[in-house]
Amino acid sequence: MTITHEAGERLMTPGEVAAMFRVDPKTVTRWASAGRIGSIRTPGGHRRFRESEVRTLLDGLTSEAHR
Amino acid sequence: MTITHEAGERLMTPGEVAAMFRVDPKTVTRWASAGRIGSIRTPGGHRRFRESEVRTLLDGLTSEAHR
DNA sequence: CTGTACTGGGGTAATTTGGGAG
DNA sequence: ATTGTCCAAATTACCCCAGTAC
Repeated sequence: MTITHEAGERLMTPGEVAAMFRVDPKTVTRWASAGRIGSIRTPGGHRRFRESEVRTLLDGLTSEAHR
Repeated sequence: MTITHEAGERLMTPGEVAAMFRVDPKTVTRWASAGRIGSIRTPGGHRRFRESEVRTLLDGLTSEAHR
């Protein structure tokens, strides 16, 4: 069957992710730059985030453990 | 792996490519015009994109996991 | 040939990017 | 150390309508 790779993921824009976390889009950009959240870029250089990963991160916030 | 011409290459419409990158179909058209992505024109002038190239693009532009 | 959906081109807002400073 | 804001430039999104795809 088909290898569900990146291609099958729903992607989100920086603004959408920012709205979910209630932070500034710039902050999301920094998370991406720091490698805290995976991101893929359009040929034009804009970032897109995987919806599944965003949700995972949001889940992780609930039972946070402050390493 | 080079710029080979595969006979059984599956082609994608601008709308399909746009959905994968989470962008507007017009944006994909701009990428083609700018030469950022290879495109093939139908006799009617509509663009078609190679699926292999699109996936390679998605894969290659997947930058994350830094630390 | 008819009909629906999608695409191409142009033009104009909105979003995103990157750096710098608070 | 993390975040929010300011700036200029680039990329992208949405509007129109005629033509193509099937």
